Amino acid sequence: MPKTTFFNLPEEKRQAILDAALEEFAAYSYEQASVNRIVARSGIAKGSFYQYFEDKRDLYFYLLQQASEVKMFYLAPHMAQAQTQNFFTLLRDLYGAAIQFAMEHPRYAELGKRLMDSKGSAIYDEIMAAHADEAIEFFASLLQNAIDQGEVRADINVPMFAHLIVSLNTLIMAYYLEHIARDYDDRLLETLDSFITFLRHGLVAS
Amino acid sequence: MPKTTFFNLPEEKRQAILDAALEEFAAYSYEQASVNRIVARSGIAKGSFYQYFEDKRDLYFYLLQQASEVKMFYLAPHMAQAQTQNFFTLLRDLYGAAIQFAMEHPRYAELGKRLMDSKGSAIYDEIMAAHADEAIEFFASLLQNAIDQGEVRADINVPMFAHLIVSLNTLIMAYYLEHIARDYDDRLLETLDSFITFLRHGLVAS
DNA sequence: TGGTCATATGACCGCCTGGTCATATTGTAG
DNA sequence: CTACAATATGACCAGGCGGTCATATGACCA
Repeated sequence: MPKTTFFNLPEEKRQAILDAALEEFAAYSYEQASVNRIVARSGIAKGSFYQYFEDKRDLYFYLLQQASEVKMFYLAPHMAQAQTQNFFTLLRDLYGAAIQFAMEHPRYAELGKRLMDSKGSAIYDEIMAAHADEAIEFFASLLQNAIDQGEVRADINVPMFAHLIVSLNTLIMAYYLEHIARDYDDRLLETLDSFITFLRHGLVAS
Repeated sequence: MPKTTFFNLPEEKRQAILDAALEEFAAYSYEQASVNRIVARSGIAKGSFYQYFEDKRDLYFYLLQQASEVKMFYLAPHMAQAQTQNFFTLLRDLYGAAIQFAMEHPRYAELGKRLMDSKGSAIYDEIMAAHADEAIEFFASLLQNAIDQGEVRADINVPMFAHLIVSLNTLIMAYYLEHIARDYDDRLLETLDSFITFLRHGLVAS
């Protein structure tokens, strides 16, 4: 956690530092991100940085936590419907909310993507050890529920497909944002529907 | 390309260097891999390294090229069947061959994975600019072919699903190797079949 | 033996890293 | 105006990086 000195800072300065840091961690992995560049871009002295944060890690984790809070703000309303909604409809809404989040907070989204691309690094392992893949657990229970409701085939490997569904989220998000539209666009619903149709019925010609 | 001096080296020494380098680039991204560690591990002097290779990049590209040649050795027999095989069967064979490759050449597989996780880095962009996503082109034409044959629904976004099929390859590979079996195991065929069934018919209960 | 050429070596270079710390500046309360 | 605490600063540190180069070693031929 940042030191109290950081939270005593005038709003404007604090935001400037967070913006500079977010830009850095969105552009570089944790290891390659540079404290020197962050302080240069935010116009503070190197020494000041260490008056505000324990170390580079401290700032990084703070940003990650902020990003996850903002993302949860988008996801929570749909997650609350988990018991009542049809599985595939819920999935479409969750994927849609995640893309919405990424469009409205591109830096936070890049931060998360950068972390997901750091598999095998010490920092990734540490974070995953702490959070124990909560997302996968969530989707696994969702899947199990859908099987019990008769919405989903019972012969699937639940953990594997839970894993898949999580990864597909970031895949479809990245594809949509890079190849279809960067801002809000009515092709979003269309793309999501076509994707969910695939998850439902596969690719085979009927 | 490595310099001729490198190829004049006694087989044993050359392999020792390649092994050390492969281990390094399998464990660290290109940027974080260390020439110092490579020379230390292979027992040669720093100066010698630069008698053998132009620079770190030179060695890295050489390893990547070797890895891709070995991988093509596994894939080529199946790719040759592209015109005659059923789309889904072909896909299963290709995914299977890729997993076989990863099991028999884990270091090469890690090297490739590490590269795929470097999206956004200069080296990744450079490699992708040079190879223009050949894999995606291949699967796109495969998909189009399958549509023409009536094997696959005609209403899909071909580039998007080509993209998806490529990414799913690395996904299913990583999942199988990390969560199911690290060596050859009869669960491979079972896992592949269940996965291909999903690609065909989706998750919905019939 | 002496000469020539390929190869091997590690000290060294400039640069960047995350992090520290003595000092200077500022704000505030008495 | 003083005194004290909070904050701001950048020179500095040790260590790692990729890469260079003068020199040493070794192999081969005359």
